Amino acid sequence: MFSRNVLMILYDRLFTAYGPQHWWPAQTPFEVIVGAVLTQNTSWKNVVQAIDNLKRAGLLGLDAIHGLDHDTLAVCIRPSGYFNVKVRRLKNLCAWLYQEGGIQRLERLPTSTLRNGLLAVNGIGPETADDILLYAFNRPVFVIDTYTRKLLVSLGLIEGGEDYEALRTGFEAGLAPDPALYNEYHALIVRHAKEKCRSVPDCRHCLIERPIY
DNA sequence: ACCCAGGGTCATA
DNA sequence: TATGACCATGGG
Repeated sequence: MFSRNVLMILYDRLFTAYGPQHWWPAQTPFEVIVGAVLTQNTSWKNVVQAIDNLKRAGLLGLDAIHGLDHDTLAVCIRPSGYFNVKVRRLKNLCAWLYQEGGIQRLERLPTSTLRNGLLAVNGIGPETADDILLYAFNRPVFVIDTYTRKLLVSLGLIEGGEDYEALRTGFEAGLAPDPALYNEYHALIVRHAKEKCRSVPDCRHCLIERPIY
């Protein structure tokens, strides 16, 4: 799908422009998992508030959330939006984690098994699952989001209609299966998306989006 | 007042 | 399979 060096050329442009992004901003794998759900179609700013509420209430843990009533959890995560939906999704996910024996136990499973398990949880789609696999479980899974699509379209590397799996496997086929690389790459794409184009010489945005060939 | 944000599900055709 | 409605807060 992508010719051999294009993906590394793009990565080098991004890294040169922006440097390391230090993702995922969380202290524990469980915090990554909660953040991955809360940030669905929601700015990270809002998620920070919600996570902070959970921390200050002493509720940022698997057992705590698993046993919590809907309304108490909803009050905590309200700043992240869609709170009724996200309460259900968080509890679905925690119920699954609990049933599987916790994060430590899941660490032993092969990546494809883990991914199928996550996708079977109602409320966990491909992007959220892959966020969790990469940033909580450190698996070599490339995360695709709308920013990734838009960047590839603007570079003329894809048409835009490709489905999620096609793009993910495209990246994974063109890059070494290196979690640290995927971690930084996706973070850089998000970082780049937030960059305003100034349309002047040396604009970082324009330097990155100039044609590769 | 309008648009978007580190998506996903469900009902309908 | 492919659209559209829906979820909801906070910042530009």
